Amino acid sequence: MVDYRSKIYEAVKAVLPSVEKDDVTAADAFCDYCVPCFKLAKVMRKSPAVIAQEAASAVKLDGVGVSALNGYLNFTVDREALVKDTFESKLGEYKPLNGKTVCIDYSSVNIAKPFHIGHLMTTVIGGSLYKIYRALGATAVGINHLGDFGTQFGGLISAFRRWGSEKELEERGLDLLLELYVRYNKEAETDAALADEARSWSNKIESGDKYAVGLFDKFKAITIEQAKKVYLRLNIEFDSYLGESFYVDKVSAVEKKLKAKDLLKISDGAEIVELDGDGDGEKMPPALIRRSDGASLYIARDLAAAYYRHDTYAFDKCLYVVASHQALHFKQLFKVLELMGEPWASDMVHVSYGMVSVDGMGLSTRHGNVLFLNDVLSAAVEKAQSIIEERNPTLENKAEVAESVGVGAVVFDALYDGRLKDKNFSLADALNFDGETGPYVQYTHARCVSVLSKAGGAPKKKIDYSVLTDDAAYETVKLLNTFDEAVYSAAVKYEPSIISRRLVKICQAFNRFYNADRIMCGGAEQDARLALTARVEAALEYGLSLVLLDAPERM
RNA sequence: GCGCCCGUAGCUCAGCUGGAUAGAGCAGCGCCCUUCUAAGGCGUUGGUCGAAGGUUCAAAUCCCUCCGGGCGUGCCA
Repeated sequence: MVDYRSKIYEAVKAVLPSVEKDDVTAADAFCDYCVPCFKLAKVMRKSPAVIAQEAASAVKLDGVGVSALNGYLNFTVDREALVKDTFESKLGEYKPLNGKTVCIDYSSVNIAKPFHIGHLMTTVIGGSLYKIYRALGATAVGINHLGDFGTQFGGLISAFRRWGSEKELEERGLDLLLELYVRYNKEAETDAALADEARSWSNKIESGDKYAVGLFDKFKAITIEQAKKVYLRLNIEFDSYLGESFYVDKVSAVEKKLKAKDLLKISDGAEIVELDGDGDGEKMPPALIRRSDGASLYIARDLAAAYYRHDTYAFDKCLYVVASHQALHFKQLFKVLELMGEPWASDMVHVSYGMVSVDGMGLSTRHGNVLFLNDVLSAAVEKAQSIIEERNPTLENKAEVAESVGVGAVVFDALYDGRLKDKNFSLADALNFDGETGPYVQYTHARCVSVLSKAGGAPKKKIDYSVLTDDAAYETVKLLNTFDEAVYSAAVKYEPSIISRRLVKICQAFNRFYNADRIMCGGAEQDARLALTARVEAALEYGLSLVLLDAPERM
């Protein structure tokens, strides 16, 4: 791949020595790259227009046109050269992260709670980053940090003993657990004895009581089994399912280290680490390690988990894909590690995302205010099914395609916007199949496959690059040319939407090309256009996989 | 009170390491299938970039102050 920016920079520097590389900017309105000459005006004591004009005739560049306009030095890359460059490089062979290891903590299923729309973001952002990092050559470690520790589970056992049975658990599984959970919280409001009972069961789980642990493990197995079904539908993978409970007995080792560094303080009977006094100006509330009753707290277990991951995987980066409301928690977590003198503290990243609501209401399993993911997916698949029935009734694998398209619509919708903005989940938007959507990209991919199969595949021989220099084809080529950069940028910014948006742009350009230029027109033109179609098809399939979508061949 | 995030077209959002007329999609209106998948393409309507200052040759983009919304702020996770 030719690095036009460096090439242009070198050439301009020879003529205008004070130009810096950052001054060479990409600009698509008037040209491919430009250098604004306004900064130079003061130093050179000439008007920007004159500088640009003189430089335009002095700069020598192969395959790049130079011109001056309104004080800008404009560069236009030779189209045929860029087409050639694009077709001579291979897609997905860019591996800048070879040898790196990245731990990614996402989804974090809570025991006894079915998947609702609030879990979608962490699951899908993390799952996509996992694919992206792997595609760039890194070793990704997908971690599902199970929410399997807390007094709430004592309540669940208590509720199960009062209102449930083994038989019912066998039959209804997670549905029963959710029902019990909601009922427990409701009745605990008026029945104080329930809370005491719950606490005692919670203690029994911790002390290793055989019955309590056995029951809880069953709940856990049911939850994970259910979650794995969802992950399968969403193309999500994990390498580890170690949850919070795994780290409970590893907290004391962390306390030892804290004590050795003289960081552990007792305050009102609780163990804390103070975070406001190290003089670097950043004031934070203290990190609570252990409650006054001796129970470990969230951050203590996260510290233990951080050490475990570092020791086990020797990561170069450790990402936590968790909603923005936990920003302070992670700031504290990373700060404690820094105070403990761990150089890898700076490799920890909170990949935060905005809060999700439905119809302006926050989501709460406890209050039964939920929109289950399975229901949303079913609605989407059903809609895909009916569209297929209407437009392509002879399709052989209808059910399979409807699944890919329906689920794809929901996932793509979740991954299309910048992650920091709060999201008011809209069923209508998630089920939209027109415009900037997953089905649109999948449809364009299927269209490519269809054209290629009619032609018996893309030509093996060398193509005439000049065929692809008209506006419609060239725009498509340009987007393909920088696709690897977009993937890398998505990894660096932890932002899958960079890829989903790029896919839509490629589709828009290709569909314009498809309508403007006839592909099956015979001769050298047909060969070149088929080659472009094959490139688009491959890029879309690759890109779709990075944002967790299938690429059906027909739909 | 303090801290973090967000505020761009009726709706959902790109653009934010400053650059040349602020871009898409949805919704609305009007076109294009006897030629490769119309889940598509083309055209059109729609904007004091929350407000006021400041820095700069140049601000949606950087800085300050306000306003509006979300989240958090010691014994939940």
